[in-house]
Amino acid sequence: MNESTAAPVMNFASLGLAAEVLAGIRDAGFTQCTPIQSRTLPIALTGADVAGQAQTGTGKTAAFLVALYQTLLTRAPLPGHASTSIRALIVAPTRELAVQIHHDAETLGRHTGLRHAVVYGGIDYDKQRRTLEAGIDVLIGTPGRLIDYYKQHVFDLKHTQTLVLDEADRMFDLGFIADIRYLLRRLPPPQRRQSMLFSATLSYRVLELAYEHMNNPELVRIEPDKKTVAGVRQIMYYPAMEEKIPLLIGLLRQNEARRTMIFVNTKRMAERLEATLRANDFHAQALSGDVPQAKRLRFLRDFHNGDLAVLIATDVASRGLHIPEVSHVFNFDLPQDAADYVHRIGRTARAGAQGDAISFACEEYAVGLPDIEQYIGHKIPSAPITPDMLATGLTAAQPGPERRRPPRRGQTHSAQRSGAARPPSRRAGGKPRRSR
DNA sequence: AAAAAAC
Repeated sequence: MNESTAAPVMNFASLGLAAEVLAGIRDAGFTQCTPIQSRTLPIALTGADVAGQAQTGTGKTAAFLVALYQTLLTRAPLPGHASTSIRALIVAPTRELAVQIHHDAETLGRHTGLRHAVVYGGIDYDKQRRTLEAGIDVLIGTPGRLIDYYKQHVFDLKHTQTLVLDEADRMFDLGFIADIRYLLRRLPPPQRRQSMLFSATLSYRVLELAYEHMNNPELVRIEPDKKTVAGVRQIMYYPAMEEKIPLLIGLLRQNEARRTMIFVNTKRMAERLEATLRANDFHAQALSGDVPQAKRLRFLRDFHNGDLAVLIATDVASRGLHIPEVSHVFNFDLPQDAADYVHRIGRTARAGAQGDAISFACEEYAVGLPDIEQYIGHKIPSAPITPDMLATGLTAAQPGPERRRPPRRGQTHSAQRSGAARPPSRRAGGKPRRSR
């Protein structure tokens, strides 16, 4: 893999782009390229493969979208192109990110005459299908729903000219890799298409995995030793378990933060924290994979519009989402994965803005802290917790109706496979057990 | 280790 080192600062007008693409760039309000755009566009516009790493909020999405539109406008569809053929495929790891990319694509591609669609699970099955059946050039989606429609021959990938994997390192994670390989195997071979990979955290391990699906890609890394942006003020507290909630609420009250994201490590914790914050008069909603899709989209839209002050989230919201004016990001639970720390705090201080990232390291997850600090290349400054910071007189969350949870997948499978002892329907005695 | 991702 070649690694690009030149660092010219480009202007969009100097890239020789088609008028239709420039018009979209103008609509989006862009004139000067960001570093990642300056370095990847000259490569990508030749049709070459590129893997791009740059800090959160520095314009990676526009980099691949501009390249993609220019390619589609200036290169003819591949021979045999049919009405069901997709010319460009963009895959993202979460539904909300797919929606956001689609939104950006509609702006940047508005004048190209190309047809866009986004497909993702949990909503609008027949509607999305009908959109695809009408004929689409640029298809954005999450793996599951894409494969679902693909298997039903709603579209084909035989003539796809451009592939983009956004948050590429995530897409090569264990949970996604099988689906990604499924899609990649159905595209033209690497030599006959353009492949682009982007993320703020591209490890060489991931690049190695990706390499077999790419054609002599150029690697572009912007300040690879500086994983986090300068505009984020990072701070670490070391609360005891029972201090976490009083500390969080104390800080929320004193911050008068208008737009705050609070990350937790589990769906259950998202739910519990939502109940606790609401019981204490915060306008908060929890976003996780357990939340119905329509609500997920509504919470995010409300948060975006400023109608929701506090968004509690699992890592479903840690990557790619661009919400202007997020003032504070809390890691109520320290993430287990160092890259996730970078992505989470990257929800604030985007596009040159400032923001605060406040993390709690307590016994449960503090073991991951050395990894995180090594990964970002510096210690995270810590501050002592003084009694006045802890909120008092808090209301306990209403327990509410016991919510029925589907059994965890792993347990189900192993139970089935081993023909396990537990009777299928009713547990032997007593009330339903709530784990932990 | 959890989370995400199809019906």
